[in-house]
Amino acid sequence: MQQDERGEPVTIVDIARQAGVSIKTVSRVINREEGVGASTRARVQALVDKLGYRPNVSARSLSSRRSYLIGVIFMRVGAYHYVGEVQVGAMRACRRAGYHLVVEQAQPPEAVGGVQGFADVLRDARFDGVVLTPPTCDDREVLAAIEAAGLPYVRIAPHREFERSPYVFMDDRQAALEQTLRLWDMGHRRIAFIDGPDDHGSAARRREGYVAALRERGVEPRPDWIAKGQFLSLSGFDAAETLLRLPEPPTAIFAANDEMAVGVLAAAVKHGLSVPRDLSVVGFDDTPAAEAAWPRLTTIHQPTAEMAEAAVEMLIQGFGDERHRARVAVRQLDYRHMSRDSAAPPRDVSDRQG
Amino acid sequence: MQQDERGEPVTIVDIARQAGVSIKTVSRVINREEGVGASTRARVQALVDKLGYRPNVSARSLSSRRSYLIGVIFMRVGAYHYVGEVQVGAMRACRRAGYHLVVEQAQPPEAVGGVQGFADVLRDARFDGVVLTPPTCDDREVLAAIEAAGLPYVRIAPHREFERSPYVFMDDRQAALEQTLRLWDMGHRRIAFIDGPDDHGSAARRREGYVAALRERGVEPRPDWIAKGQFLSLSGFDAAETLLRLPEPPTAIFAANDEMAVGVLAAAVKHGLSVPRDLSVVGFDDTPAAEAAWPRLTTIHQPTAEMAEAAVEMLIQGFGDERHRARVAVRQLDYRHMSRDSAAPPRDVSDRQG
DNA sequence: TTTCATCGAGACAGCGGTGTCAATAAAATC
DNA sequence: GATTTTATTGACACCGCTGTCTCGATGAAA
Repeated sequence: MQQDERGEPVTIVDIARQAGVSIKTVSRVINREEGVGASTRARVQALVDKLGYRPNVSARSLSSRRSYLIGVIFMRVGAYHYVGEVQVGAMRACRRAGYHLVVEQAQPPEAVGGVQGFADVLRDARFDGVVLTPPTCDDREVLAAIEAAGLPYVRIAPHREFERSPYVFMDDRQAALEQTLRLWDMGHRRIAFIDGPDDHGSAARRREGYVAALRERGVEPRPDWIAKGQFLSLSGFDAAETLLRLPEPPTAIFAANDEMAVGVLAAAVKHGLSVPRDLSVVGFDDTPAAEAAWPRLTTIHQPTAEMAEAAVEMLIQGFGDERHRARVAVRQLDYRHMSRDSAAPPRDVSDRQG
Repeated sequence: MQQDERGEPVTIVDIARQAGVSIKTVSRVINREEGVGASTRARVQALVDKLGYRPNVSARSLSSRRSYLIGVIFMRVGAYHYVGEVQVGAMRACRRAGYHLVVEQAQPPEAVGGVQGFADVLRDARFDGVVLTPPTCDDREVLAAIEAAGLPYVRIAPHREFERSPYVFMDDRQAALEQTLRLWDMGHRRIAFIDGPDDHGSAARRREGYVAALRERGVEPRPDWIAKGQFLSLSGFDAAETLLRLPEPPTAIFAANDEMAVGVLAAAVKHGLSVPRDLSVVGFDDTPAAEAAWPRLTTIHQPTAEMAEAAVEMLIQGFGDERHRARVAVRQLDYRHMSRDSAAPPRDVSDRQG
């Protein structure tokens, strides 16, 4: 299909010759440019379809200076689920527009080049744009390298310098606020929070939501009910241990991500607590771990793939480009509360009710 | 650095002019071809370094017909950790050789084109080669599409048709055999196995290892001690439930992957069994979940990143290409037993010992 | 009827490299 | 010293497409 009788791939010249037009006209047709008569266009298009012609990307990028490549940059690939979702979404948008998705790691530990090596990679690859995810999207060196390379970029859920580039986000604070309120309204009064690492802006915003919710109910959040975590299961376990050993232990624990919530579940097991009867646990993100945990985790669904998809769309539509930066483009997506099995009214309340 | 005084990127012409040589000579130097005098080479190289010249990938691929792009193909991105590790390894090899890694999804559900659409994508992208992981690497349609596009490819842990392409693998069967033997030698005599899905060859090979180990100890494996699983946590949970309800329940459960092993852990909790005191649980793969589980999972480390790295290396070195296919290239990597906290001698034995 | 836009389409020069082959100089051989 | 090799280097034609500019034809306006 994609080859002529001599086994050579079909080129624009073949189409032009067979259609009896110039290559420029073929170029106009395949790029949906105007200035071609309807009948000519139809004839060329038919030939394109028949011969299965696909323009050569290298040739096209050489002359048009576009690579049809979008990059996703990661620092450490630790949060596999997140990274995977980002890629799925980004790929979706790429494919729709005939782009391809290249994954790149900023400063892999073994790279001698460090940031310089990364800058080289950026220039080599000739991306039409890159999408950045937390925490990379707030890394000064990475941003500097990307800007030095003159690459348009869109960030996902950035944490600061919001005017620096277009970005996509969801309202973590509001989501956390509502989640906390839900626990409160179930009857919980001793609600603890497990925080995330400092370089993740979303963790901070989720904590703000937690704090705001308590204040909204007229309670000042107690510092010893906010435990530090690292977004890792084990850190959730440790944090929960600390919380559960408190003289007045919480009846509900809100972990800033699902992974830590799973750790809390494990700690509950160790302490002989039944979830949600003795302890309510809620997470954030709605990763597969949430669905797979036992009991299934009540959490908040973060539209990760959709955010990445939106980011790539913005890139392809030309936001992310400097000429648009006067007023930075922003897109907000919605979260969803996932009520599953790990949260319920506290025992004393349910006893009273039962 | 990478731009001249007019803001234009440095090209091979700039280097040639300033070095007082022809562009071909510069080309030879940057490609490390022979046939350039030492002094000329040094002079050109110095200029390349000074001006920060990087060859234009598009131009280069247009004339050399190489894209410097390696593709990784996934069908469904479900096993995020696996996919992530593959990418990390593949990226490492790519970067060393100046290649870039493109991720592509075969037949995303929403694509109308289906396989045809995927074939188009393959031809568009002009990969120099692709690496395939399970279960995609055994998918007939995907393989056909890739071969139709004339792309070299290397498979990771393929399941059948071993002569069809070069591949990288580890000895799942032997690893599982040893793991089972370890349980046996701890004193376990009632060892159950949770199988994986049928389209995953590694699952079958792990089961074979389990069976072979028992036979090696003179025992015929009992069919009701081999439960079906789907490589998902929940399926491990369900399988464990079945196993634990058996009139003669196992004292050790060997799950064909970590995720299911975590499900087993959850089931143990539900049944009031303490791991490893009442039940030993071992997994396979050594994913982060294994380290994060409570208790930490005894498992087998699969060198996923290294396998991907090796696959890309083979691709870049020109294996995977048809002209090498007379005798297919193969590389085997080693596994590692990770003894952690979820396996111990069975209670009756330890009682006797204690 | 003449003058201009306007539209459709083609000619042609790049884009920045690589591959082929010829040319020249230096070294080796007889 | 003449001739053959061998090591360096360059000239130049592509690779397949896009961008710019030109040109002829057609229909409307003058």
